Amino acid sequence: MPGSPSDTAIDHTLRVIGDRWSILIVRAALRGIRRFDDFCDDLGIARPILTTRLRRLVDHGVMTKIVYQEHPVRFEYRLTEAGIALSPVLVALVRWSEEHGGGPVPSTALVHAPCGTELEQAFWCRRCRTTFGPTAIRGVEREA
Amino acid sequence: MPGSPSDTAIDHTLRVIGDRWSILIVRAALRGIRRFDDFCDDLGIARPILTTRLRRLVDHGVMTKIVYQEHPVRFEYRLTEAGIALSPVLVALVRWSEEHGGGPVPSTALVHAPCGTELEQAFWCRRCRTTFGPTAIRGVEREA
DNA sequence: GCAGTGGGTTCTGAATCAGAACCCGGTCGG
DNA sequence: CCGACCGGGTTCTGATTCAGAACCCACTGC
Repeated sequence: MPGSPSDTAIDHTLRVIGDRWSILIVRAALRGIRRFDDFCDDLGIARPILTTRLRRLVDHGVMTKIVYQEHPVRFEYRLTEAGIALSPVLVALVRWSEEHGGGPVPSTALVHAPCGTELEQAFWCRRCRTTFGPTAIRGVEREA
Repeated sequence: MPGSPSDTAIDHTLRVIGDRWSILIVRAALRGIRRFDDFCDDLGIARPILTTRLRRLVDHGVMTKIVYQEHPVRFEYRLTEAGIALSPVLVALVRWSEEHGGGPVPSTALVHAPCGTELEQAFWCRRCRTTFGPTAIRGVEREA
Protein backbone atom coordinates (compact mmCIF):
# COMPACT_ATOMS: atom_id res chain seq x y z
CA MET A 1 0.00 0.00 0.00
CA PRO A 2 2.68 2.49 0.88
CA GLY A 3 4.76 3.17 -2.19
CA SER A 4 6.35 0.79 -4.60
CA PRO A 5 9.65 -1.05 -4.37
CA SER A 6 12.60 1.11 -3.51
CA ASP A 7 10.54 3.73 -1.78
CA THR A 8 13.34 4.07 0.66
CA ALA A 9 12.01 6.69 3.03
CA ILE A 10 10.41 4.19 5.37
CA ASP A 11 13.46 2.03 5.06
CA HIS A 12 15.58 4.92 6.20
CA THR A 13 13.24 5.51 9.11
CA LEU A 14 13.40 1.90 10.13
CA ARG A 15 17.15 2.08 10.18
CA VAL A 16 16.83 4.80 12.78
CA ILE A 17 14.00 3.56 14.97
CA GLY A 18 13.47 0.05 13.70
CA ASP A 19 14.97 -1.85 16.55
CA ARG A 20 13.54 -3.18 19.74
CA TRP A 21 14.65 -0.24 21.87
CA SER A 22 14.32 3.05 20.05
CA ILE A 23 10.56 3.07 20.09
CA LEU A 24 10.51 2.20 23.75
CA ILE A 25 12.92 5.04 24.43
CA VAL A 26 10.65 7.46 22.64
CA ARG A 27 7.73 6.13 24.59
CA ALA A 28 9.57 6.62 27.87
CA ALA A 29 10.47 10.14 26.80
CA LEU A 30 6.83 10.88 26.06
CA ARG A 31 6.07 9.80 29.60
CA GLY A 32 8.47 12.44 30.82
CA ILE A 33 11.66 10.51 31.35
CA ARG A 34 14.70 12.58 30.52
CA ARG A 35 17.82 11.30 32.21
CA PHE A 36 20.21 8.55 31.31
CA ASP A 37 19.82 6.49 34.44
CA ASP A 38 16.08 6.88 34.45
CA PHE A 39 15.88 5.46 30.95
CA CYS A 40 18.06 2.60 32.12
CA ASP A 41 15.90 1.79 35.11
CA ASP A 42 12.61 2.29 33.36
CA LEU A 43 13.40 0.20 30.33
CA GLY A 44 15.84 -2.31 31.74
CA ILE A 45 18.12 -1.58 28.83
CA ALA A 46 21.85 -2.16 29.04
CA ARG A 47 23.79 1.05 29.37
CA PRO A 48 26.03 0.72 26.31
CA ILE A 49 23.02 0.13 24.13
CA LEU A 50 21.23 3.07 25.59
CA THR A 51 24.28 5.19 24.78
CA THR A 52 24.26 4.20 21.14
CA ARG A 53 20.50 4.51 20.79
CA LEU A 54 20.38 7.95 22.32
CA ARG A 55 23.22 9.06 20.13
CA ARG A 56 21.47 7.77 17.05
CA LEU A 57 18.21 9.42 17.98
CA VAL A 58 20.01 12.70 18.59
CA ASP A 59 21.90 12.40 15.30
CA HIS A 60 18.66 11.96 13.44
CA GLY A 61 16.88 14.81 15.12
CA VAL A 62 14.44 12.80 17.17
CA MET A 63 15.87 13.90 20.50
CA THR A 64 18.19 16.62 21.73
CA LYS A 65 20.78 16.48 24.44
CA ILE A 66 20.74 19.58 26.56
CA VAL A 67 22.77 20.59 29.56
CA TYR A 68 20.52 21.17 32.52
CA GLN A 69 23.28 22.16 34.89
CA GLU A 70 26.93 23.04 34.69
CA HIS A 71 29.24 22.21 37.56
CA PRO A 72 28.80 18.88 37.38
CA VAL A 73 27.79 19.03 33.77
CA ARG A 74 24.60 17.06 33.50
CA PHE A 75 22.54 16.34 30.45
CA GLU A 76 19.04 15.45 29.72
CA TYR A 77 17.44 14.06 26.63
CA ARG A 78 14.27 15.55 25.29
CA LEU A 79 12.15 14.82 22.31
CA THR A 80 12.27 17.29 19.48
CA GLU A 81 9.14 18.14 17.53
CA ALA A 82 10.01 15.33 15.18
CA GLY A 83 10.20 13.01 18.16
CA ILE A 84 6.82 14.08 19.46
CA ALA A 85 5.49 13.57 15.97
CA LEU A 86 6.23 9.88 16.39
CA SER A 87 3.39 9.50 18.82
CA PRO A 88 0.89 8.32 16.21
CA VAL A 89 3.25 5.45 15.52
CA LEU A 90 3.42 4.71 19.21
CA VAL A 91 -0.31 4.86 19.64
CA ALA A 92 -0.90 2.64 16.64
CA LEU A 93 1.51 0.11 18.10
CA VAL A 94 -0.04 0.24 21.52
CA ARG A 95 -3.50 -0.25 20.16
CA TRP A 96 -2.46 -3.09 17.92
CA SER A 97 -0.72 -4.71 20.87
CA GLU A 98 -3.88 -4.54 22.91
CA GLU A 99 -6.05 -6.05 20.25
CA HIS A 100 -3.81 -8.51 18.50
CA GLY A 101 -0.55 -8.61 20.35
CA GLY A 102 -1.01 -11.75 22.37
CA GLY A 103 0.90 -10.39 25.34
CA PRO A 104 -0.67 -9.19 28.57
CA VAL A 105 -3.06 -6.29 28.28
CA PRO A 106 -1.48 -3.14 29.63
CA SER A 107 -2.94 -1.60 32.71
CA THR A 108 -3.38 1.84 31.25
CA ALA A 109 -5.71 2.96 28.54
CA LEU A 110 -5.23 5.91 26.25
CA VAL A 111 -8.01 8.43 26.43
CA HIS A 112 -9.00 11.79 25.04
CA ALA A 113 -7.83 14.10 27.82
CA PRO A 114 -10.79 16.51 27.94
CA CYS A 115 -13.49 13.87 28.22
CA GLY A 116 -11.80 10.63 29.25
CA THR A 117 -13.16 8.52 26.41
CA GLU A 118 -10.91 5.86 24.99
CA LEU A 119 -9.45 7.18 21.81
CA GLU A 120 -9.57 5.65 18.40
CA GLN A 121 -7.18 6.21 15.61
CA ALA A 122 -8.48 6.82 12.15
CA PHE A 123 -7.58 8.11 8.76
CA TRP A 124 -9.10 11.45 8.07
CA CYS A 125 -9.97 13.06 4.77
CA ARG A 126 -9.88 16.79 4.96
CA ARG A 127 -11.98 17.23 1.88
CA CYS A 128 -14.73 14.75 2.67
CA ARG A 129 -14.56 15.62 6.35
CA THR A 130 -14.82 11.98 7.22
CA THR A 131 -12.86 9.23 8.88
CA PHE A 132 -12.23 5.92 7.18
CA GLY A 133 -10.37 2.62 7.58
CA PRO A 134 -7.37 1.05 5.87
CA THR A 135 -9.36 -0.43 3.02
CA ALA A 136 -10.11 3.02 1.64
CA ILE A 137 -6.46 3.88 1.19
CA ARG A 138 -4.80 4.00 -2.18
CA GLY A 139 -1.31 4.96 -3.27
CA VAL A 140 -0.86 7.34 -6.16
CA GLU A 141 2.19 8.45 -8.07
CA ARG A 142 3.47 11.81 -7.16
CA GLU A 143 5.20 14.17 -9.54
CA ALA A 144 8.90 14.55 -9.11
CA MET B 1 2.06 8.41 27.46
CA PRO B 2 1.34 4.78 26.79
CA GLY B 3 1.22 2.94 30.10
CA SER B 4 3.70 2.89 32.89
CA PRO B 5 6.87 0.84 33.23
CA SER B 6 6.41 -2.86 32.69
CA ASP B 7 3.44 -2.43 30.46
CA THR B 8 4.79 -5.28 28.44
CA ALA B 9 2.24 -5.54 25.65
CA ILE B 10 4.06 -3.20 23.33
CA ASP B 11 7.32 -4.80 24.31
CA HIS B 12 5.93 -8.14 23.25
CA THR B 13 4.79 -6.64 19.97
CA LEU B 14 8.19 -5.16 19.32
CA ARG B 15 9.76 -8.56 19.83
CA VAL B 16 7.62 -9.79 16.96
CA ILE B 17 7.74 -6.93 14.49
CA GLY B 18 10.37 -4.68 15.99
CA ASP B 19 13.18 -5.35 13.60
CA ARG B 20 14.17 -3.77 10.35
CA TRP B 21 12.46 -6.36 8.18
CA SER B 22 9.15 -7.45 9.60
CA ILE B 23 7.42 -4.16 8.99
CA LEU B 24 8.73 -4.05 5.45
CA ILE B 25 7.45 -7.56 4.90
CA VAL B 26 4.01 -6.56 6.10
CA ARG B 27 4.13 -3.54 3.83
CA ALA B 28 5.06 -5.69 0.86
CA ALA B 29 2.21 -8.03 1.71
CA LEU B 30 -0.19 -5.11 1.81
CA ARG B 31 0.95 -4.28 -1.70
CA GLY B 32 -0.09 -7.75 -2.77
CA ILE B 33 3.14 -9.69 -2.62
CA ARG B 34 2.59 -13.25 -1.53
CA ARG B 35 5.40 -15.54 -2.59
CA PHE B 36 8.75 -16.25 -1.08
CA ASP B 37 10.85 -15.25 -4.04
CA ASP B 38 8.80 -12.15 -4.66
CA PHE B 39 9.43 -10.97 -1.12
CA CYS B 40 13.10 -11.65 -1.67
CA ASP B 41 13.28 -9.65 -4.86
CA ASP B 42 11.09 -6.82 -3.69
CA LEU B 43 12.82 -6.26 -0.38
CA GLY B 44 16.33 -7.35 -1.17
CA ILE B 45 16.30 -9.42 1.98
CA ALA B 46 18.56 -12.43 2.39
CA ARG B 47 16.67 -15.67 2.05
CA PRO B 48 17.51 -17.21 5.44
CA ILE B 49 16.31 -14.08 7.17
CA LEU B 50 13.12 -14.04 5.19
CA THR B 51 12.55 -17.62 6.27
CA THR B 52 12.84 -16.81 9.95
CA ARG B 53 10.79 -13.62 9.68
CA LEU B 54 7.96 -15.29 7.83
CA ARG B 55 7.93 -18.11 10.34
CA ARG B 56 7.80 -15.69 13.20
CA LEU B 57 5.01 -13.68 11.64
CA VAL B 58 3.05 -16.86 11.02
CA ASP B 59 3.65 -18.09 14.57
CA HIS B 60 2.28 -14.86 15.93
CA GLY B 61 -0.77 -14.78 13.77
CA VAL B 62 0.21 -11.88 11.55
CA MET B 63 0.41 -13.97 8.41
CA THR B 64 -0.74 -17.40 7.29
CA LYS B 65 0.97 -19.86 5.03
CA ILE B 66 -1.42 -21.48 2.64
CA VAL B 67 -0.93 -24.02 -0.09
CA TYR B 68 -1.98 -22.62 -3.42
CA GLN B 69 -1.20 -25.72 -5.42
CA GLU B 70 -0.31 -29.34 -4.72
CA HIS B 71 1.94 -31.22 -7.10
CA PRO B 72 4.64 -29.23 -6.73
CA VAL B 73 3.45 -28.09 -3.32
CA ARG B 74 3.65 -24.34 -3.35
CA PHE B 75 2.85 -21.92 -0.60
CA GLU B 76 1.94 -18.35 -0.34
CA TYR B 77 1.92 -16.01 2.58
CA ARG B 78 -1.02 -13.79 3.26
CA LEU B 79 -1.80 -11.31 5.96
CA THR B 80 -4.37 -12.30 8.52
CA GLU B 81 -6.82 -9.79 9.88
CA ALA B 82 -4.35 -9.00 12.59
CA GLY B 83 -1.78 -8.35 9.91
CA ILE B 84 -4.04 -6.02 8.01
CA ALA B 85 -4.74 -4.27 11.28
CA LEU B 86 -1.11 -3.22 11.31
CA SER B 87 -1.72 -0.76 8.52
CA PRO B 88 -2.21 2.22 10.83
CA VAL B 89 1.28 1.57 12.14
CA LEU B 90 2.57 1.45 8.59
CA VAL B 91 0.80 4.60 7.59
CA ALA B 92 2.03 6.43 10.65
CA LEU B 93 5.57 5.38 9.82
CA VAL B 94 5.27 6.37 6.19
CA ARG B 95 3.90 9.75 7.06
CA TRP B 96 6.52 10.38 9.68
CA SER B 97 9.19 9.36 7.20
CA GLU B 98 7.92 11.86 4.69
CA GLU B 99 7.85 14.72 7.12
CA HIS B 100 10.77 14.06 9.40
CA GLY B 101 12.62 11.08 8.11
CA GLY B 102 15.46 12.79 6.31
CA GLY B 103 15.61 10.19 3.59
CA PRO B 104 14.33 10.68 0.06
CA VAL B 105 10.65 11.44 -0.26
CA PRO B 106 8.80 8.44 -1.64
CA SER B 107 7.26 8.75 -5.03
CA THR B 108 3.81 7.68 -4.01
CA ALA B 109 1.38 9.46 -1.77
CA LEU B 110 -1.35 7.84 0.29
CA VAL B 111 -4.78 9.12 -0.53
CA HIS B 112 -8.41 8.59 0.37
CA ALA B 113 -9.49 6.24 -2.41
CA PRO B 114 -12.92 7.71 -3.17
CA CYS B 115 -11.77 11.29 -3.60
CA GLY B 116 -8.01 11.19 -4.08
CA THR B 117 -7.17 13.64 -1.31
CA GLU B 118 -4.02 13.01 0.68
CA LEU B 119 -5.03 11.39 3.90
CA GLU B 120 -4.25 12.49 7.38
CA GLN B 121 -4.11 10.37 10.43
CA ALA B 122 -5.77 11.57 13.56
CA PHE B 123 -7.01 10.50 16.92
CA TRP B 124 -10.73 10.37 17.10
CA CYS B 125 -13.03 10.70 20.07
CA ARG B 126 -16.25 8.87 19.55
CA ARG B 127 -18.02 10.81 22.24
CA CYS B 128 -16.94 14.31 21.29
CA ARG B 129 -17.12 13.41 17.59
CA THR B 130 -13.89 15.24 17.02
CA THR B 131 -10.35 14.64 15.93
CA PHE B 132 -7.39 15.77 17.98
CA GLY B 133 -3.61 15.62 18.16
CA PRO B 134 -1.13 13.88 20.42
CA THR B 135 -1.12 16.58 23.06
CA ALA B 136 -4.69 15.78 24.01
CA ILE B 137 -3.86 12.20 24.94
CA ARG B 138 -3.74 11.00 28.51
CA GLY B 139 -3.17 7.57 30.02
CA VAL B 140 -5.52 6.33 32.71
CA GLU B 141 -5.39 3.29 34.94
CA ARG B 142 -7.65 0.53 33.93
CA GLU B 143 -9.32 -1.85 36.35
CA ALA B 144 -7.98 -5.39 36.38
C1' DG C 1 17.22 -37.05 -18.53
C1' DC C 2 18.27 -32.48 -17.82
C1' DA C 3 17.55 -27.55 -17.13
C1' DG C 4 14.32 -24.67 -14.66
C1' DT C 5 11.30 -23.13 -10.75
C1' DG C 6 9.77 -22.46 -6.07
C1' DG C 7 10.89 -22.80 -1.55
C1' DG C 8 13.71 -23.46 1.23
C1' DT C 9 18.49 -25.07 4.47
C1' DT C 10 23.58 -24.90 5.56
C1' DC C 11 27.61 -23.00 5.60
C1' DT C 12 30.63 -19.08 6.46
C1' DG C 13 32.20 -14.39 8.64
C1' DA C 14 30.76 -9.65 10.11
C1' DA C 15 27.95 -6.73 12.94
C1' DT C 16 25.10 -6.17 16.89
C1' DC C 17 23.32 -7.29 21.58
C1' DA C 18 23.55 -7.93 26.43
C1' DG C 19 25.71 -7.68 30.78
C1' DA C 20 29.35 -6.72 34.21
C1' DA C 21 32.89 -4.10 35.37
C1' DC C 22 35.33 0.02 35.22
C1' DC C 23 36.17 5.19 34.76
C1' DC C 24 35.87 10.09 35.64
C1' DG C 25 34.67 14.86 37.09
C1' DG C 26 32.34 16.97 40.55
C1' DT C 27 30.07 17.52 45.02
C1' DC C 28 29.07 16.59 49.77
C1' DG C 29 29.83 15.07 54.64
C1' DG C 30 33.02 14.67 58.14
C1' DC D 1 41.40 17.12 52.56
C1' DC D 2 39.81 12.53 51.87
C1' DG D 3 36.63 9.19 50.88
C1' DA D 4 31.85 7.91 49.36
C1' DC D 5 28.51 8.84 45.97
C1' DC D 6 26.11 10.32 41.82
C1' DG D 7 25.24 10.99 36.92
C1' DG D 8 26.79 9.76 32.65
C1' DG D 9 29.11 7.37 30.39
C1' DT D 10 33.20 3.71 28.10
C1' DT D 11 35.55 -0.97 27.82
C1' DC D 12 35.71 -5.42 28.21
C1' DT D 13 33.77 -9.94 27.50
C1' DG D 14 30.65 -13.69 25.16
C1' DA D 15 26.06 -14.89 22.95
C1' DT D 16 22.83 -13.69 19.10
C1' DT D 17 21.67 -12.15 14.98
C1' DC D 18 22.66 -10.56 10.16
C1' DA D 19 24.03 -11.01 5.52
C1' DG D 20 25.46 -13.44 1.59
C1' DA D 21 26.81 -17.46 -1.24
C1' DA D 22 26.24 -21.87 -2.04
C1' DC D 23 23.71 -25.90 -1.85
C1' DC D 24 19.44 -29.01 -1.82
C1' DC D 25 15.19 -31.18 -3.30
C1' DA D 26 10.59 -32.27 -5.36
C1' DC D 27 8.49 -31.55 -9.26
C1' DT D 28 7.72 -29.97 -14.06
C1' DG D 29 8.18 -29.42 -19.08
C1' DC D 30 10.77 -30.18 -23.10
